Amino acid sequence: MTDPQLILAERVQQALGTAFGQEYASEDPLIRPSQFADYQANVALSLARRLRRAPREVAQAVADAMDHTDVAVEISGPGFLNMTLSDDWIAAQAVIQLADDRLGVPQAAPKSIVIDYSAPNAAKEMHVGHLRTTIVGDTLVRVHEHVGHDVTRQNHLGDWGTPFGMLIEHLIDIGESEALNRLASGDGNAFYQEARHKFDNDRTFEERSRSRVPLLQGGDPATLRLWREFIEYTKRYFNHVYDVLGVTLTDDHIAGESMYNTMLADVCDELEQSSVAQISEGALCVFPPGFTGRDDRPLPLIIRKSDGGYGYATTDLAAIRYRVRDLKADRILYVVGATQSLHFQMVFAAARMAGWLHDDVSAEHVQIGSVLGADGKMFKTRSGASTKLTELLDEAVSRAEAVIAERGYEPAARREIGRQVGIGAVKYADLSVSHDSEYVFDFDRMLALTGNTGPYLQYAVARIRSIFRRGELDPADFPGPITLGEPAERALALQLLGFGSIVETVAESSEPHRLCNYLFDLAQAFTSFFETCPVLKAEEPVRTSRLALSALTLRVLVQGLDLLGIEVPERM
RNA sequence: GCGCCCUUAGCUCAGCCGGAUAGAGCAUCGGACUUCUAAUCCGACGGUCGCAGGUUCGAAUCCUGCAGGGCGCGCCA
Repeated sequence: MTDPQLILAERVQQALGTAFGQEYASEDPLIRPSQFADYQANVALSLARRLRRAPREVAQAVADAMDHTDVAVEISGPGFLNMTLSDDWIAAQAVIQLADDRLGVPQAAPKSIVIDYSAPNAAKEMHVGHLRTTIVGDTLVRVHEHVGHDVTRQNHLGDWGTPFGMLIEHLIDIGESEALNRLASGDGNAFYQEARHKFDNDRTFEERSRSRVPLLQGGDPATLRLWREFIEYTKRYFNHVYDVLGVTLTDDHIAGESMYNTMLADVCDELEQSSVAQISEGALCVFPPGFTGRDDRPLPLIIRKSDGGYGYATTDLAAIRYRVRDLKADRILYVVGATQSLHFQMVFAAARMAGWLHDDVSAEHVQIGSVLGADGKMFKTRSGASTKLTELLDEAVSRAEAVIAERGYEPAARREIGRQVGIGAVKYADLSVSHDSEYVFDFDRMLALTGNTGPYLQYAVARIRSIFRRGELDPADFPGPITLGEPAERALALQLLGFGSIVETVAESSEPHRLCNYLFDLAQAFTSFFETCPVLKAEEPVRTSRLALSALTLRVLVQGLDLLGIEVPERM
């Protein structure tokens, strides 16, 4: 672990113990980045009262007791401890990081982590909102796997329930092969709307649709065959989108609502027998304490409707039980829209009541903010006419291609770069804002190739690679030593050292945007270095040092972008 | 009515385990390519951190109230 913040924390804690007794050695030293030094410790201010001494006096005592090897400490303001690391120390740590396969990312004690994400609905269009849960979820998967956890992806496909009666009848009406072709080509939304229209306007069709539902749920072979076809072909479309996006989901990760169908009755029985659930107004309900609806009445989680059918609450409870009992989950992440907040709170509460979610398992709703239209209002499926996802991705790619059109690349190379940059831009746009903030859908913003964007990071990588290509050198041949002279070199090296703890933080907090911010800062630090510090033309030993620094930056950026699921072109 | 989320520069957003003059990108303006890719860099401009109290040596950050916006709240998923 190369993170200076941790080393300084240890140093300060040690000094606290020496100066004020061991009971203070575990005090949080409150290390923060500083504008007046590399880092500052604020602990003297918070401790002054308890010690009944002036803050500056406390700071002085800590400074005196501290190991000053490689770190200069000075007291400033009301009692800040400003700490500046020696260039030699930073350089040495960078060399250690460069020699580390993991680039300073700690290996965690492996946990079993289930991540539920993407979950498109087979009965509706896959829109930009699904894009976001898919991209954020996939990044969390990559980060947890990299940190060393055992990750199980669960694509909770919306592949079951009432709408399928209607959809199957429509499929029968227009002919199987015609219908299936349309579904596979991503025309599911129009298909759904046609079915819906008939359902609303054609009495006979409505009746047929309604009577089709029990056939499906009861396992009628002919109905099930059509349903399977329906799912099979929409899966092809989903897989196509995943493939274009470079998302790691495959058919192996599909665990849709239909999978839990056989468990629902048992889930209800268990809850009823343990008195967790009760009959209310004919429906079987769980009333988790602390949830009230209108009129202060207890809010029910309906797990069996009065007509005997099951809703998605039942499915989600079955899924929790399955994930804990069979998948042995220590932690379950639900990368799902923020609008489901209350639902998940209640489902988790019910699962705790049932004892399925016991104290050793955490279930977390990673709330994904709604995608808004240009008018600032939520996108509604019904409003239709929204751009098809594949067309949006195509546009991203062609815009990226247009930018490099005059750089003289071969057509094939240009297409490949355009693909990597265009898709990377879309993914980065989704990842770089906090996952729970609402998202105003904006083509221009999404596809912008300047500023805090994917292309900016990719460009930094391309420029590093260009150095090695021009020099006909292999980055792997430059393990150091590193010496730091210019401020830009020092700033770059210091930034590099923080990689491991950022990755760790993202895993703990489920916040990929922190990694984006870190990488953007790193890319900026490199670009400043690139502008002011010639590498190939530098005299030895500076040349070797700068090549090593470039090699390390290259690896951290590529690794970081890989964790975000973003590919990096050789040239741009 | 209840619950959750949000309100930071003209725009889009970070910062929110309390700490020194609140940051970035875009936009605007001014500079920098005979030198490793200018998709770049350097600088300037720009903010009552929704409002009002409270806790604290110190609040964008924690607590309470209010205003404005969004979402959800018994048989769709």
